[in-house]
Amino acid sequence: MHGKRENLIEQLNQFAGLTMHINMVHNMQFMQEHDLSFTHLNSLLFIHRAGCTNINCLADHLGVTKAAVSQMVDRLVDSDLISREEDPLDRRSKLICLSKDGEGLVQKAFLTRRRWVPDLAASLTKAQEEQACQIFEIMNEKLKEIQEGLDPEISRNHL
Amino acid sequence: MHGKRENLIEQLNQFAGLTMHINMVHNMQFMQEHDLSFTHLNSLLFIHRAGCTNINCLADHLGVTKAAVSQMVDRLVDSDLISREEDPLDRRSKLICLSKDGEGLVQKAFLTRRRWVPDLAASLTKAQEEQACQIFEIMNEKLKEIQEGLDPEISRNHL
DNA sequence: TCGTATAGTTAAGCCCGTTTAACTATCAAG
DNA sequence: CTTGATAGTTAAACGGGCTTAACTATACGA
Repeated sequence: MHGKRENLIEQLNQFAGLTMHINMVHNMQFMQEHDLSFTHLNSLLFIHRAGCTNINCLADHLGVTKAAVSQMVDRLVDSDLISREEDPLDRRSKLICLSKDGEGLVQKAFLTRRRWVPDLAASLTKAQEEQACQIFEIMNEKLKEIQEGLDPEISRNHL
Repeated sequence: MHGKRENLIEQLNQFAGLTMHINMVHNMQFMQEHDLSFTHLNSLLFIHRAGCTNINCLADHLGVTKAAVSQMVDRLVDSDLISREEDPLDRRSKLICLSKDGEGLVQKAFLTRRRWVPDLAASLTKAQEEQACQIFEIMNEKLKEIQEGLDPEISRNHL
């Protein structure tokens, strides 16, 4: 046989595909419920990851002009989801952060996963449960590494 | 200790969160490269899952009016990503299918996962590899179940 | 066969998100 | 202090994507 490796890759790929689909459907619902566009949700999640960002970073991340972001930020500030204030370290720059409401919304978005993850965990036997813990611990570390290289705007900003 | 179960749920949740984020970033890139909106990508993926659909189903799935879909379909047909033809079984209805190009595009979208999934698999030992195969096999079955209930438009259409 | 329900299209109009271009304010280097 | 780069804003204009409303064409039940 040509190794378990290929089989594992297949399984993992399928797993990723399925979870991604479920997530997409949930996100769609979430966006409609809260009257958010994909760009809005994307921005809120980005700001959440960054902790705090500025117009330039966000523009890079979204792949649009600063002008576009400036205007979008207007709207998100109007809806009380984010705050925009002068950066004391560089008064040209604005600090964009999640407001209390915005943070709450992001947390609520994360909560949608809690609807199906426990079901998944429940499908394993006690013995597998233990193995799975170890395995996911390792893979999560790896995923974090992969993720590091994925938000260059954030790391660049924190130099 | 209060059981491995909670720990597993935590790990799984983190895993889902990380993969989702990676996927989102890749999808964003993909959409920009191919000049697709979120709705477009969403529609193509939906049609792919359904095999073939019609205006009504797609409208239900996207949560917009039939008129909107009819117009979006115009554009996707113009770009040669999908085909629209009369349903021989009900001549009021149109069959919306992926074209060769559209199918290729969807496959290309799936391929983005192939960039990081092998890395993930490589982070496990031989022993864990085997365990992981079993575990993912089980969880994938469960995920398929969960997914079943997630595209009501598709099942409804195939009654 | 008539009436009604269903599938989809078309047109008018609206708003959102985008771009470009011109602008202000601040910083940093010489 | 001046010069040039950088951060962001504003305004005008455009297109996409959405809605509503009116329409055509087909199906189906009484």
